[in-house]
Amino acid sequence: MDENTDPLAMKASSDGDTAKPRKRSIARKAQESRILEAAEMLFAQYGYNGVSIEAIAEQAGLSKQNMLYYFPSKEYLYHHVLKNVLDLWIDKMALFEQAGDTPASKLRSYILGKLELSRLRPNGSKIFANEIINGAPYIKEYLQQKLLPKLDTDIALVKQWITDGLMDSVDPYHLFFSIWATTQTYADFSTQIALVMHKDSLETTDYEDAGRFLTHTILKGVGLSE
Amino acid sequence: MDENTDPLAMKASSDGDTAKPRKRSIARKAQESRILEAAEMLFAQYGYNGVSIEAIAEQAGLSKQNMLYYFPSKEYLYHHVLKNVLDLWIDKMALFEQAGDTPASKLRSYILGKLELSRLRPNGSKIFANEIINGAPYIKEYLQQKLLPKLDTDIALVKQWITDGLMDSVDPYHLFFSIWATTQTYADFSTQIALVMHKDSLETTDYEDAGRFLTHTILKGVGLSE
DNA sequence: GTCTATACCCAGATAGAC
DNA sequence: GTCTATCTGGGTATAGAC
Repeated sequence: MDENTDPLAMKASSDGDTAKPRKRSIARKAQESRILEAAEMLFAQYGYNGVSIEAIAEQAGLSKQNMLYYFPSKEYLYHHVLKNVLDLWIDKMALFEQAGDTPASKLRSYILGKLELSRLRPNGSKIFANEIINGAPYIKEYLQQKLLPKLDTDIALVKQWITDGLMDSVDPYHLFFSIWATTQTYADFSTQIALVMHKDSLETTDYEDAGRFLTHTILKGVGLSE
Repeated sequence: MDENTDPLAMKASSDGDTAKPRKRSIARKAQESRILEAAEMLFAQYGYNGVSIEAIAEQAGLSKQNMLYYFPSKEYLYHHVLKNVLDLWIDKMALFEQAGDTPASKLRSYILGKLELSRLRPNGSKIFANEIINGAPYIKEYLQQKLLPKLDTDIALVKQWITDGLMDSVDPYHLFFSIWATTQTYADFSTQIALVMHKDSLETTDYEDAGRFLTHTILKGVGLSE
């Protein structure tokens, strides 16, 4: 990824000036990873303003002053977390690149892939959701530059399928909005879903049920059932 | 609603001790409404920790000290806002009470009703979403007591439809999760949706398109197309 | 009910010794 | 790189005059 045109660009945390990776940079990487992991979890659960850097530092196992040595400000840290999440997200958002040669199998892979991402990275999903709900202050440009081009391709693909009579004539935009919403809800709204299902938390089988429901309903709903 | 068993109960803001409503209580009600409206907007956009009571007061057109006269603490104010939102939400969540005598028309009304709520009260939707994402600290009990009973009835209804062979054998829980997610996304994720559609904000026609897409896809997807 | 003033606290960030 | 100490600003809330 080209750092120069990256709207979320920040000073590289790794060896920008100190040319060669040394022994110590390995320890540094490990510390940074632990901090980033702790930060992702806490930002997801409480939002940017709901966590103190002290809480993050404690979760990562160091003092807040020491953490500020690695990430000189809270915003800087948040940007790192956000960038990791976004790169992962945008990658999974390309329908065109999904496996399968028929429209049905491509769409099925897309839905299950997005659902799997929700299962594996619920905290990332929540951070993304928080960001969008708050008007996407940090990531608007990022989405514009990275998401829209991929999505345009995908929209065109779906339109082609419709033109070719392979599926119902539905609005392709709203199809994507629905897939995003239904898959991400299992991460973002897991509290409510678990509550409704009388569980403490969602299990793998719940995601399997969700996958079955979503692929059946959406594919059939747009006239793509095999 | 019985205040005594209400998990979000709070001291009544109106005449608890001063017995009779007087002239001044009218002015008070007006002030309170303006404060609540301002608070709902700002809490929705920035989250509980992202707004200061000063910002809310300014938006409502009074000093923060004066606002604290009406709502003696930030949390107290938030509870009021949240309670208004929740009552509205739970009401619209009952499928059983929807118009229509066929499963298809009942479900259609339900989807369009939820979508309409997103259009008319996007801020309420965002506050609700924020609350759930953060683990629903304030509203878990509320959902348990108010939402679950209604939902149980609705789940039973859908199961009956399936037993009667009126629709596909899909998991009723996930059907509701999908409807909630797809309708609320137009409020919660409006920033992203508008961005993708190259607009500044969503218009009525976008909601009509969404309604067409959702009713077509979901009804057909569960085997309920007329 | 509305104002001025202020107490109080917490969080982000910096300075400097080691 | 890690520590102790400290500065600073902003935010909630209260006191008390009018």
